[in-house]
Amino acid sequence: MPYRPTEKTRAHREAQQKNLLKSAVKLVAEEGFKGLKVSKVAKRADIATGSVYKYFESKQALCAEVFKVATIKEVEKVRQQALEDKTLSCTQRLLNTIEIFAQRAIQGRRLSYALIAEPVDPAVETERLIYRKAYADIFTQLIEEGMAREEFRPQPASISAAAIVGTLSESLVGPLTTAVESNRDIETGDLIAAIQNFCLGAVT
Amino acid sequence: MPYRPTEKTRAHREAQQKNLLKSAVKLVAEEGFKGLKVSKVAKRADIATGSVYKYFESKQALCAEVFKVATIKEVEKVRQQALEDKTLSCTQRLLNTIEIFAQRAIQGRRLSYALIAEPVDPAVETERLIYRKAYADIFTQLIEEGMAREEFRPQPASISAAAIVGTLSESLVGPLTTAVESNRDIETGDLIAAIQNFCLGAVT
DNA sequence: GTCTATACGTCGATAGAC
DNA sequence: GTCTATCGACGTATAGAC
Repeated sequence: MPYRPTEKTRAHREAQQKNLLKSAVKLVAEEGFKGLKVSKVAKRADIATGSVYKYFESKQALCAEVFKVATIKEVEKVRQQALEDKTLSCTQRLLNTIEIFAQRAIQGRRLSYALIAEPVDPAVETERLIYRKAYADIFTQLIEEGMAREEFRPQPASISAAAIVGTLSESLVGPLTTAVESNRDIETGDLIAAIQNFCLGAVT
Repeated sequence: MPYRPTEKTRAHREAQQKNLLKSAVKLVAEEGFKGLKVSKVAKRADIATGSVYKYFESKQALCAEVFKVATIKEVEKVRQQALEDKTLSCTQRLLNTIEIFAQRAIQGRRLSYALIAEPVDPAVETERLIYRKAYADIFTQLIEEGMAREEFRPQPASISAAAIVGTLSESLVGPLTTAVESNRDIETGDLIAAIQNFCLGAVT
């Protein structure tokens, strides 16, 4: 690679980085963060192990980036369900949001377990805090709207929002852990209904 | 000290270890896990830095142990409120449990933040999973009893229990983080009431 | 990107128990 | 006298500052 960035090298660099990230996410989706070995990622992305560090400061940074790109996608799905279609009642949107989140988590168990619960490097843990806040902000808006429409009882929206985020992750940790460990399926329907009822009762 | 463990040396060893742990917990209560330096703990416990490794395999192990002893205490408080006094209604016990948990968390902010939310070594994270399960088991019992008494609506107890654990930790993370960062107080009353209402609505 | 400061964990020496 | 717990300085890795 040349010593002055040109348009071409910049594009190449970005493509390589994206490729690397994609391989890393896939690896985490298969084996969790504990399976994310730099050499393995490099091999999949078809570059030398050492070159990984040309694109990411450290393994920590790579992990954090993997977490970010994977989580942003989930946050966006949740945002859509929660806030986009204003023709639906807030109650309905809350139920839909929970369903989408849980459904996706159960579908992509290993990745979701990695994102939500797997013990990981503090750097990733810090990102978790940030993105749980992002989820909470979405629910805060939904709850405020629900209160304005008098669908939900008066309540401190941000506290309830945080509580819902906690409810979602914690109620899925157990099932996800079991499913990942034993590679078995989850009683999806009952689980989702239980979480929906819990949250609905909590805010109304 | 003798070269074959006797009663006396055993006692000495245990006392040393306890002293070390106590110093470590105090340190974490003041500065969080990020402030837990081996040399500092050693100094407080009045032993040499190197000797710490005679009692704990590694810093990780020390951290994990600190987490355990501090958390077991909290779990026990929660267990008492939730399950001990059978003359109280389950509803009342649920409210009391939430109050105790939140009150103690807000009181000992720094320690609670460290135990609940601070980004830490994966070894400690693993312990978090274990003890959140311990909390969940307590709430599972309480909810089952509440359903039997027809105070709570029919629901999968273990899922609701996990949800309550998630609610408690997540709704306190924000306030604790703010309080720790700015060293300010928390609007205790409103916060606790909000969490209580949320959980009560969720299970009834 | 380099440089410094800091902290983990090890090791040889020492002192003191049996 | 033998053996071991403790000491504390040092090597090495790392993280944070400029």
